[in-house]
Amino acid sequence: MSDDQPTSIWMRPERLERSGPGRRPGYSRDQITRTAVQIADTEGLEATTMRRIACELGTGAMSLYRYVPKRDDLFDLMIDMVIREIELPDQPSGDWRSDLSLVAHQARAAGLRHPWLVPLLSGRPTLGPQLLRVHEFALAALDGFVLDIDDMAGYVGMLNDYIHSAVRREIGWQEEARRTGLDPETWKRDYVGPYVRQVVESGAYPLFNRSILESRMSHLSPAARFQHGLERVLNGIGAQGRI
Amino acid sequence: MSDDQPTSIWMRPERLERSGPGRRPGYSRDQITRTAVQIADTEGLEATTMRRIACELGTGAMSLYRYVPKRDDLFDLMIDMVIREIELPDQPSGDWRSDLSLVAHQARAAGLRHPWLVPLLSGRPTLGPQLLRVHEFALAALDGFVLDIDDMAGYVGMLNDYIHSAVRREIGWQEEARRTGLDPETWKRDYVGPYVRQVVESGAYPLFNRSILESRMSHLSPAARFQHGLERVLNGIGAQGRI
DNA sequence: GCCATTCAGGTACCCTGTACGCAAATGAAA
DNA sequence: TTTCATTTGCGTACAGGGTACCTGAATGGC
Repeated sequence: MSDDQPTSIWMRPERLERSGPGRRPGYSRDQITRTAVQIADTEGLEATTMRRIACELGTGAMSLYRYVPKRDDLFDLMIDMVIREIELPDQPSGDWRSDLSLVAHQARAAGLRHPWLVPLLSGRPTLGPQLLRVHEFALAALDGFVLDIDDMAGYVGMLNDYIHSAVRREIGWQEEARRTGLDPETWKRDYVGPYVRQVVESGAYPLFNRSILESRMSHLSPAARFQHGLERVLNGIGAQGRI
Repeated sequence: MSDDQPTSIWMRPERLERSGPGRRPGYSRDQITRTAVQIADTEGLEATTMRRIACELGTGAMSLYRYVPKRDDLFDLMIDMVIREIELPDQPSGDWRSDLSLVAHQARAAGLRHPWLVPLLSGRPTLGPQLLRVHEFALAALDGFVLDIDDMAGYVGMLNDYIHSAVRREIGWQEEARRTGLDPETWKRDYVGPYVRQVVESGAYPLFNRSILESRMSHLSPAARFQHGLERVLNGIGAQGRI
């Protein structure tokens, strides 16, 4: 019996409540995933190696492969685990605008708590149960207001795109700073600062310059900026269609 | 003299037209980048290793480090090189809608020609000269129609987000299929197919089901789908603001 | 008690990026 | 022409990575 069929992790559930012969498992998929999330939160995704996770659990690297087929599958499990943190009511309220706002703010919070989430999520086409739950809620928020299912999916996609790129912008600098080992302030000044200054001073890109120099947005708090952009997206949804 | 100052690749130009003593360089940053792009196009980004590139050039891996400080910097150079393929007039036409459409279609074409581009681009906050050029053109397309610079940047960001996620959706399946070594059709049927079917048959996500089963969009060609979504974004820009 | 089954964990292989060092090449100076 | 500082080419080596495979221990059914 070939057990290494190449199929999604969601089709290969951990076999539980087995009562046949054999040694009892000492760990669990959930426990391994939780440990991986913890390491990724504190030390970054690139520190989340099989050896590191196993070491944290006090075991050997190869033991993990009894629970997870591949490392990439573990990433899918990690994504699913933290998306579980997005708290949504069972049914949308009927006010699509506040429902989608709730999704956006919850998703942003999760993305900021786990800086590896969005980069990982937008890099792989995963479809775990928790992502399906959030997706379904967002679709349901528009149900009744937007009639065409393709439009609904399109709007939810737009919202999703905004959340991802906004969170990435918020995280981007600090993450890159952590990767290069500098603190954010030093990184901003010594690493990218000189280049941006050179570009600005060259005067070759006047509108880019204005977006840097005259921006009022950039003086707002990150949360206020997010809200601002979110409203732009929601206005875009509300303005067209038959809402 | 410490030459390993941690600064952006764009601040560390290849020193050319040197006429001092020392051996003449046998390669060039441009040549190395071109080779890397070629490998990434045909074999994927994960095959684009320093050793592989050097082998293609008929040299040793360490020789490359005379031209490129780090591997990540080479990625930045690769991004810049293929974004150069995006052909735009010197000045926008005055019709912001067709100008932004041009940017979108050109960017999509580049993304499809180089399937590694978008995943790489949305994973790192890079700001090469070519990206600045395209960004400036998109801003200029809205100049005069949108007065507030923050709004201009916001709209351009929305467009950018759409292009990225649309291209990623187009590429996603075939890329993941290539990564797992299956052809796209097999992958769709054997890898993700069973899971989606299970989800659909469970009936747990009725609107997700509708978006799969009743979608008219999914029967369109990829190009037509892209156009459809693009118009949604442009409508969003046009509907609000004072255009 | 026997035995098929299952897990823990070590070893090993091949791959990666890249720090380091030395030999060869080169143009300027002596 | 000889010398020499300088720069490149490239082999070696190291610290890590994912994971295939194997051995020994544990476990429940017969």
